[in-house]
Amino acid sequence: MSAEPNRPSISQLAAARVPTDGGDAAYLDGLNPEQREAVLHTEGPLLVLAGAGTGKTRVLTTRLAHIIATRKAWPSQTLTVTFTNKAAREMRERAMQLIGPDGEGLRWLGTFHSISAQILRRHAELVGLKSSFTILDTDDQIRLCKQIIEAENIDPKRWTPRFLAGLIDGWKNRALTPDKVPGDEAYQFADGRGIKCYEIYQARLKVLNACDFGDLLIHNITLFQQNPDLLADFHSKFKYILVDEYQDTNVAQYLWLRLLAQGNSNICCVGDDDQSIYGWRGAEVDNILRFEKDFPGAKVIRLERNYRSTKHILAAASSVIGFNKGRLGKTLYVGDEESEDPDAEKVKVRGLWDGEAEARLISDDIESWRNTGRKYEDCAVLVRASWQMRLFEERFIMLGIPYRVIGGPRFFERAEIRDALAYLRLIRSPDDDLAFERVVNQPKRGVGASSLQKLQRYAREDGRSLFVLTPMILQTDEIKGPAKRGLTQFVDQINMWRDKLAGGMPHTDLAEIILEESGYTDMLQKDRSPQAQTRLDNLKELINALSQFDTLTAFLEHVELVMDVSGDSGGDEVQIMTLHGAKGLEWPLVFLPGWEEEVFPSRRSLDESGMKGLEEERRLAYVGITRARESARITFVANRQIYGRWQSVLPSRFVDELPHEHVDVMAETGYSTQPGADTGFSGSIEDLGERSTYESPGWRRLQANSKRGVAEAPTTIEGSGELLAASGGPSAFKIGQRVFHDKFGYGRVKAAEGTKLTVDFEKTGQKKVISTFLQGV
DNA sequence: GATTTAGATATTTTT
DNA sequence: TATCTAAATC
Repeated sequence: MSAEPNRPSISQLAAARVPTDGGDAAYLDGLNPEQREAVLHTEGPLLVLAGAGTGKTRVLTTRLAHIIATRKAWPSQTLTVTFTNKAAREMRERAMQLIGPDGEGLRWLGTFHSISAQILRRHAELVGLKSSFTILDTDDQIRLCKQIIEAENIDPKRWTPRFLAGLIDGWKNRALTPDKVPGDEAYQFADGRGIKCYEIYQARLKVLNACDFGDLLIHNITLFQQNPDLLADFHSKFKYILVDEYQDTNVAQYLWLRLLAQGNSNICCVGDDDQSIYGWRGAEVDNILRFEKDFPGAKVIRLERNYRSTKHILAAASSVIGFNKGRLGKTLYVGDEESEDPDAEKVKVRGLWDGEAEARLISDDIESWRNTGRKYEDCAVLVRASWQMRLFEERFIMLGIPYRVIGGPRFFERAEIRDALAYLRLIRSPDDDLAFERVVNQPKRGVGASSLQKLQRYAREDGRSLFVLTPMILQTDEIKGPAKRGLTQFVDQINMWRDKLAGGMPHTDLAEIILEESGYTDMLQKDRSPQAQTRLDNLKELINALSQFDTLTAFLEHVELVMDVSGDSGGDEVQIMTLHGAKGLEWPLVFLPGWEEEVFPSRRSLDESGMKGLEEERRLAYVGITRARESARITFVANRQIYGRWQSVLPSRFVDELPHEHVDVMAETGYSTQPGADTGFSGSIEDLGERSTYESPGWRRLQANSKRGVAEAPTTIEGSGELLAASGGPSAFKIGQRVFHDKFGYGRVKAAEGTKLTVDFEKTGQKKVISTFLQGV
């Protein structure tokens, strides 16, 4: 959303000596006078609790712009932190629309991690790092953990590297250095060896001159705590601190902020406890719940006027979130009662037979939306887990509906991109052992696991890096044959490339040469697998991305912290993404499929985090519903294939938590078009309102008697036929039971043996069937 | 050292 | 069902 073109910018107002209050206030339409006053003029801690769609970003940018326009601080004296690079970009753009070129000076506007990295680069030596330190990503972390587990002789099956990495990450999220981890938590890993592994991990990082993401903040905290003078410098530097999405901060981020805010307490946090959906990643909703205690004298304002959605959508979202305990409590209300459409569509809830029927219904809905002159890009399908996207993609491809999947594997996390980056990293910093290990045999140079192990053993004893030691070991006869040749070539090539870079070769040219000379492109060109071409394309894209940076170092810094490549948003396409990915976005029409127990709320969440997990799932439901402006459509199914297994599933408890007056609920089996097959049913929410009423006639039939049958033989049915039941077996059907098949019509079960079910059909002469359902009647 | 095969294992995702 | 990893075989 952009600022209204006719409205003067704050800097223009300031320049014209117009009282800025009048001008600024115009940017804060949804706020009452006291709230405007608070946003613009509060000195000292301020918490803005902003419900979904109440203009949270606008509040933050307006405050920032006002501070600068009124010269309370220079742009470089403000610190503005966000969670994502996207949010940071948006914030900068919006601020610049308000204050013009002054915005260029916003040096300290960025993500927690990018700002910490800036600070750490400047003072790295104080925590024992060189300022050229590399930043490891998740993949590197896991590989490092794997090495540690192997070195410690821990069974990697029982204690996986991923688990250890997760544990360390969790500790870092809570700002726990190895000496601070509570003793009993050590037993979460390998009978008490968790802390030891953590210590080794940290020691290794120091040797590698590297940091992981968590370290960026932890090192900052140590830096501040151990160097009061330095901290004081920052206190005088940052006159105002602004924080976006405060509900997502973890303990480390909270401590970091608190240290920086100690100076003058001019900290303004914006957030919504009801939209905290990253608990599994260390976010502490408690931070926002405790704000007034943490920052004494804090002013708190609540934004509850929503300009985005219809009353039905808001009522649905409020009702569901109302089932959570321990909220700060906000009630969203419609921003503009007068322009509210009295005929606004209620939230639609539809129960369907299975995932395919769900995809069919949603695609039909999208087509009819499109036929009324609306756009594809105004619709979104928001799922709980990415595996749910597949069915929609298949259906959309079949119908030719243009769509875009948002999320999915990230560009810089793809194997080929990481390989290419590893070459570049190794050229820049020879001590980067993880990069060395990654590409020393990629493409194949005959350097296998055993040769690499020898090198690693020497490196560990010597304390120097693999790249430095390899030439020395090659002098000896320790490594022979193809491995020796391969290693020699590898080291020579890396050195040669580094010389070329030092000799002034442009880094884009160098990257192409590396891919060519290393044989990497060759390897992919020979590869006949369907992915090979995409991989080559991705590498071209990488070169393209490289060309946008002046130096290799600048590029690598960008990649390490800003792990996204600005995807062209493309044309008129339906958006498919996870609920997590949808935060901060909105569409006129939003589909929310898969509202089934165990799927959403997700079983894992409930198993692992119990009530806390359930509440977070519920917040996810709240986020999902509030993405919709005009229409929200929720669906659930009776049968779902999960990991290839058919399962019958119950509607999500969240369906029961919707407000009756604002939703319209219908459930059907998908057979209702079949003459005489009155298995479809529809009803009001009351029919589905209580758990026991899933025994409403249609539903129980689906639950108790339905099994998916796959007909394999015979291809022609003459009065009777055999069906192979794919799931549950024929035992789900009783002998003599009347059944219905959507191609063969009605019949009666004659025999059920093994996996075969014999059915007498009333009609004869049916044609070939590939796969279809058999249903009890 | 490379290739094949069997077995286990399964969210959400940003930095 | 699909994907990744480790053992088994070439």
